[in-house]
Amino acid sequence: MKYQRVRGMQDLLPEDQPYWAHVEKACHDLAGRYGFERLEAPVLESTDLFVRGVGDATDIVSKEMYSFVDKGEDALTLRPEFTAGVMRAYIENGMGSRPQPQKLYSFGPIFRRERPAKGRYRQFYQFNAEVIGTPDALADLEIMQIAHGLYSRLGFTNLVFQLNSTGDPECKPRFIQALRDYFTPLMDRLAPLDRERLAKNPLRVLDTKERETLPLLADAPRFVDYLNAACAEHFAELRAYLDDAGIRYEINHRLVRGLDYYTKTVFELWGEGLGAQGALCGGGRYDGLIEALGGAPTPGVGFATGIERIIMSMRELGVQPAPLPRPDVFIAHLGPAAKRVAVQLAAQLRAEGTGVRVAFGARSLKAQMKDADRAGCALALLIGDDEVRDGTVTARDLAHSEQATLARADAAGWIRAHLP
RNA sequence: GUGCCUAUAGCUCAAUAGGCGGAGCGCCUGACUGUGGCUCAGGAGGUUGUGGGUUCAAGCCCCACUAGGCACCCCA
Repeated sequence: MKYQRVRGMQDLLPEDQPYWAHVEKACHDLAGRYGFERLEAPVLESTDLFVRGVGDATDIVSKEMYSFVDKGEDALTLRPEFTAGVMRAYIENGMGSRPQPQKLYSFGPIFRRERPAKGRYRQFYQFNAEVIGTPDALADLEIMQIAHGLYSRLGFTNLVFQLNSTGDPECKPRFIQALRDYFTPLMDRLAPLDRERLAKNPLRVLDTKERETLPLLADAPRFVDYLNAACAEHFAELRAYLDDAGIRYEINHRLVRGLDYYTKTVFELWGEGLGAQGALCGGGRYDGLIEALGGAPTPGVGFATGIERIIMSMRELGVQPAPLPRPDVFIAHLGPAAKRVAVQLAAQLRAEGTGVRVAFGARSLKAQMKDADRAGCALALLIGDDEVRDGTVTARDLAHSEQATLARADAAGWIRAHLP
């Protein structure tokens, strides 16, 4: 085959669309219900925005970005996540002067140049929601609520968030130091990979999968014990809200997230049928991000969920989306004169709002009826020499195998009466 | 980016020990000259992912590349 999909990209075929339409609609509906407004930033941003916003030590920035230099001038990158671009838009459009907080959501493609696997694509879609401009733990709750609401609406049960707090610039360094102090004497019992992590990014040792390291984690310092008063209070407040809302969560002391900008709240939720890529959604608070990007000090909290992973999980769990609307009426014709009448009748019915499919070519009536059936049309109109001569149409109800010949002007009324 | 596995018709898969590539579904046509679903019959559709190599002979063995899957890394 000469041309094939670019690695890690996928075609969304007609049979996939009911799932997409269903999930997308749920996202828009829910966002609206919570008072989120849509903001769509461009797919392309300056490379530097992500380097600063996401962090140059992160995997996303250090090895997963689609970056290029445009005509030898601008260093550009296909967005590897939503938040940095949304924050840029918030700052650039002066949205800090609008009523705070701003509740914004986005839906669109994200690009990461990773090795593809089940549930992992190089172009994938995310639904993203952010509450910008308030430190209130209620904002954290709403972000988790909208995620929870989305999944339960889509048919997921047994939803349990993994929750942790990663402190702020004041207490986070103290915790990292405590981790170093704990693991350094145990260095020779750590897996080689974790020795590297301890040096480069000690938090990462916490979510290791290395067998040798796992037993050492039991007595490792826990972030919750190192939170300062403000962070501890925020965390307690959020937990109280979650309890009141009946949203289930587990405190996961090993949950640390990959992006540099997280402060205080971090959470994830896991799905079924995703292979090793279990995360259905992830999010957290990022109180220092906007300032780091050149805006006024502004707190924020948000989450993102992967649409492909939702759909994969839905399929795994046997959740069926509603079928997409299809044309109700099929028009079959026999002979050139009849075909011209059919085209006119189709135009007229479509103008009135009826979905109509007209047979192409000049095939046998049998073949045309077969097409009508396979297209899922409930009703068929037949026009042949007799109907052209008499100004009539033969109308057939495919589901009930009943038909009648009527004046062409009565076709619309007959259709209305026979639609399922 | 690393390791392992895989690649045959549009789809799901067969092909004994290297020896003329098949089936089911789907598609087209007919049985039924103006009537769908069910049934029956016939037909189209392949450079066996791509490029090399070994051999009298390669879908099958060897190498590279491409793509997918699984596990890492990490994440949605």
